[in-house]
Amino acid sequence: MSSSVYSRYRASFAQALASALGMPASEVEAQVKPAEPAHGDLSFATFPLAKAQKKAPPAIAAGLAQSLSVPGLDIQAVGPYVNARFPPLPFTAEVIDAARSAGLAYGGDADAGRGKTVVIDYSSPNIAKPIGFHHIRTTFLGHCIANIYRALGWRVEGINYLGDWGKQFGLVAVGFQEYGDPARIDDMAHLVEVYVKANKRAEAEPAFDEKAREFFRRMEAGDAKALELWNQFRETSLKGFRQIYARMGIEFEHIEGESRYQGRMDAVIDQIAKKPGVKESQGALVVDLPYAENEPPILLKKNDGSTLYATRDLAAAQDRYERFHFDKSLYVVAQDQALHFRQVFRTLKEMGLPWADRVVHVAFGRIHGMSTRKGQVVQLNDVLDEAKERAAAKVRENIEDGRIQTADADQLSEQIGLGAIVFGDLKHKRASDYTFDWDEVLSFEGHTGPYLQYAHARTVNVLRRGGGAPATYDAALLTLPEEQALLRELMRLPEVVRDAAEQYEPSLVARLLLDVAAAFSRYYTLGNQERDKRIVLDGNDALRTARLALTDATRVTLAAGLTLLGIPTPDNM
RNA sequence: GACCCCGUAGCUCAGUUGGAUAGAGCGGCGGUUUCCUAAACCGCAGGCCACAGGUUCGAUUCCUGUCGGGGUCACCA
Repeated sequence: MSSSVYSRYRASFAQALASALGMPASEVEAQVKPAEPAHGDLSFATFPLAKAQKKAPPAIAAGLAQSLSVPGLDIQAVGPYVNARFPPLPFTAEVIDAARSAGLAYGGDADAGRGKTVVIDYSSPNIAKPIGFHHIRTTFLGHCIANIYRALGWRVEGINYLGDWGKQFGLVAVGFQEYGDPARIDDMAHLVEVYVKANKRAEAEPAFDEKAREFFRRMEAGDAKALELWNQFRETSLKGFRQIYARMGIEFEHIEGESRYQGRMDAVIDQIAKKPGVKESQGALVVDLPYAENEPPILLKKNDGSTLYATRDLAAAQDRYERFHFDKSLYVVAQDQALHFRQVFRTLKEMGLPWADRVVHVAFGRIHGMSTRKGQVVQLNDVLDEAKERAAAKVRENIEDGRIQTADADQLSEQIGLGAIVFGDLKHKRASDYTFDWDEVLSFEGHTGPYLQYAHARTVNVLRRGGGAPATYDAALLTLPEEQALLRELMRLPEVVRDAAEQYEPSLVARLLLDVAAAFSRYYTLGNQERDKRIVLDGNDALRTARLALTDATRVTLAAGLTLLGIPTPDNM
C-alpha cells in the first residue's frame, strides 16, 4: 500500500537490470531516470558501463534490452539507452485505482512517518508590527509543509512563535503614551500606527530610544504595570491575527511567543556559560565559537543585562525538544536570518545536545518591490480584498452568462482570490527571490491558482453531466495519447509529495499540479474539435464510463494536491 | 572586506540532483466556441543557459576564478 505505482515499476526495471549486470539494485535504481516521453517511461544510460565492458554504449544497450524480460514492462534499446515503457494494461487501471481508492489522501502515505514528530515554526509575526504581504512566504510555506508531513503520517506540531518580547514593545509602550488613544488600545490598526511613529522617532532621537529600552528592562524585571500594558497590546494583536488566519484557513497547534522563555533565560545562560567561547565583551555576554572563523560572536546578553533573540531561540529549541521529542524541528524563516540560525544551531551542538542535528532552517528568499508608492508595506488583507474583488467581477459575469450556478458568489470569489495568492507564492522555489507584481498576483489566467481550480471544477462538472463517477469501468478503452499522457501526470503525485517533504519544497507539488491541469485541459479540449473524443460521450456507454473514471482520478489528484497547498477547491467557477 | 543566496527567451520563472533536440506562463502575432464552462486549447516568433578555465564519455547542472544583482555581519527580531 505504501509503494506507489511508479516506484513499483521503477524497482522492477532496476531489479532486472541489476541482476543482468551483477550490480546492487539500489545502485542501479539511482541511475534509472524518467525517459523522454517519446522514448518511454523509464531510461537507463549505459555510458558508465562502456569502459568496464570495453564496448560501445549502443551495443551494451542493445544487448541488455535483448536479455531483459520483465513482466509488465516493454523494454527497448534506443541508441545508448535502455528504455522501458509501461504497457497500457494494467498500468491504466493501477493509476486510476490508486488515486480513486485513496481519495483526498492520494499522494500521502500514512506509514511513511508513523511514530515520528516534526515541529514547524512558521508565520511567527511580530506583535504590534504591521502584518505585511511578505508574511505570506513563511505562512504559506509553513502551512503547506505541515500539510505534507501530516499526509506522510508524521505527527505535526505547528508553532506560531510570536515576536512578543523585546525592545519593540518598549517602543510601542513609550509611543503609546505619546501618540496613543487609550480608547483604541484594542484596535490593531491603531497600534501599528503608534509603532510606526515611535520607531521613526527612536531612530532620530536617542533619548526616546533609551526610554523604550528602559521600558523593556522593566518588562524583563517583572514590573507589573509594564507587563499589564504589554499584555493588553499582545491581546489586541492576537485578535487581529486570528481574523487573518481564519480567512486563510490556517490553524496552528500552538500559538506562543518569545515571552514564554522569559523565566528561563538564566538557566540557559548558565548551561552555556561553562562552554568554551563564552565570555564578556564590551559589557555584553557573548558566545565566540572558536572554530567559527569570520563569523561574529552571538550575543546572549546586552550590556544592560537584558536578553536577545539568540538567547530566547536557544531556550525555545530546548523547550521544544523537551515537550515534543521531535525527530525534526523546522524553522520556516527568511534567508536574511541564515547567519543567526547557523550560529544558534552550532551553539546547540557545542552544548552537546544529542538532537542538535535535527534542527533545520527552512530559508526562503525575499519578495521585491512590495512597498506602495508611499513607501508603505503592502498589507496582506488589502491584497486578499483586491483579489477577491477581481474574482467577483468574473464570477458575476459567468453567472450572468449562465455558465455557472452557485449559491454563494461571495464565498466563491473569496476562494478564487485566495487561490490566486497562495499559488502565486507557492509556485516559486522557496530559495529564490521574486518580484511582487499586482498584475501577476491578481491574474487568473495562465498558470495560476484559478487555473488549477478551474480544471478541478471542470472535472466535477463533467462527472455531474456524465452521471457521477462510475464504480467499474474498462481501463483497456483509454487508448488516446492524451489519456495516457494524463495518467503519467496523475501517477507522479506520491513521488512528488515525498520529494517536497524531503526538500521542504512545496513548489514541487505546485508545479506538478500545473502539469496535471494542463494535461487534463488538453484532453478536455479535444472534445471541442472532435465529438468522439468527448468525455461525456453519447452512444458509447463503456467508453464514456472509462473516461469518467479517468476524470474522477484527475479530480481526486487535483483536489488532494490543492488541499496540500492550502488552496480551496470549489466545484463550480 | 568576510560570509550566504542568485545570474536560463523581451518580462516572471522551471529544468527530475551529471544524460537524449534546454521548457512553461506572461507579453507579441495568428487561429479554435450552433459542441462536456474560452478563467480553456492549438500554432508561430523569441536562447553565447552572465563570462573564462577545469573535472568527465557527456556540464545549464559539479569545482575554481572574474563580472553583475540581492542579503547578512555586537547589543532589533
